[in-house]
Amino acid sequence: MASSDASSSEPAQLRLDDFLPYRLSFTSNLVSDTVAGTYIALFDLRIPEWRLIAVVAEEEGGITQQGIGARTRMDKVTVSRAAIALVERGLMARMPHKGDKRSHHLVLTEAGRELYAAVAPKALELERRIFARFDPEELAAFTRMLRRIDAAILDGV
Amino acid sequence: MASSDASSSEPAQLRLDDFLPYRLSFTSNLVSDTVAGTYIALFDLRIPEWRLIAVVAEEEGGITQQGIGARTRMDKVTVSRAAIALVERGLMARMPHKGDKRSHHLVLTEAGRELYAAVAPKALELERRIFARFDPEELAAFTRMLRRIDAAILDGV
DNA sequence: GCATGATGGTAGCATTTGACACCATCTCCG
DNA sequence: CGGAGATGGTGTCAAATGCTACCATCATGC
Repeated sequence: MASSDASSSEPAQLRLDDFLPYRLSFTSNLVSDTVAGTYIALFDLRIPEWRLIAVVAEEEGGITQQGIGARTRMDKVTVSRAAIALVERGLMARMPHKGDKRSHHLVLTEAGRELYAAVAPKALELERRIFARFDPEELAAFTRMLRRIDAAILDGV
Repeated sequence: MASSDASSSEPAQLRLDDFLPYRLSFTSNLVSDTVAGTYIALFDLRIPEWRLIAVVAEEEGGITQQGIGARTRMDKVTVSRAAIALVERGLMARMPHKGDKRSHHLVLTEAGRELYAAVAPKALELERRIFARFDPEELAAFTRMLRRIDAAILDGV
């Protein structure tokens, strides 16, 4: 029962190295550091800012800060700060939100679109470089798994 | 060439939602938040402290702070702070490192071992709860993939 | 229309995290 | 031996992140 049988399917003993929350955080940090060190720094964007740019670029009709928060699960404060910074830099603009004066539609300015056009390919290229050694099948399965884990947690564990 | 052919194997267009560094960070944060909210808080441990406890518990002969940093890739400052906190709480002790007076072997005190014995099962149980809906095969593949990504990056991308 | 509570967004504060400089000790080499 | 540089660890400061309180506007009920 309390044997150290190595063939049992579940580890009865905690080993940090095999502890999934730890592994996940470990790898995520490794990847994030790699990403943060490259194109982000190059364009003087912090991660939240980069995410805003990407999300706003994808949403043709404009999107509110709350919408961004919902999509990315970033704190609304984080979103707010990133939005302010981007507007100040002239990369993003706030269009009046008809019907609600508290809110705005965020859209990229011309400069913002240019930046996005410059950064996006670099992001993709970096992604390809990091994951070059894996085949598409594996990566697809991996991504699917990530999404399922999200779902599991959001369902309420 | 620059067509928008949807059947190509690689996405030529960036979509944040499919961008792996983003997905990874997203899921990792979700899991971390879940973890941080439970047994960690219960025992008044922060994540780095919890990791130190686990690592030291696993290394029977004691381990130095630098060793911990190497294993977990935590910053040496983070390790230092966690170590100080744990020693102050009487959970960990520093044994002289024969041959190098700058360093110490970290070992758990009796209280530390007791805490570990109390926390570890809860950690495993939480892990099981989060990942209950997946079968062992999938999880093993997933973990393997995480390790291979680590290797890819540490190899120098 | 006008209190009352909810919501989008911001400001200020506390906490966490890492970068950098520093001290003590160790190692190496003349 | 005894400098010169490397390494283990800590103190200090700046940047990042999140919480709470708050302001403006909205929606609802009287």
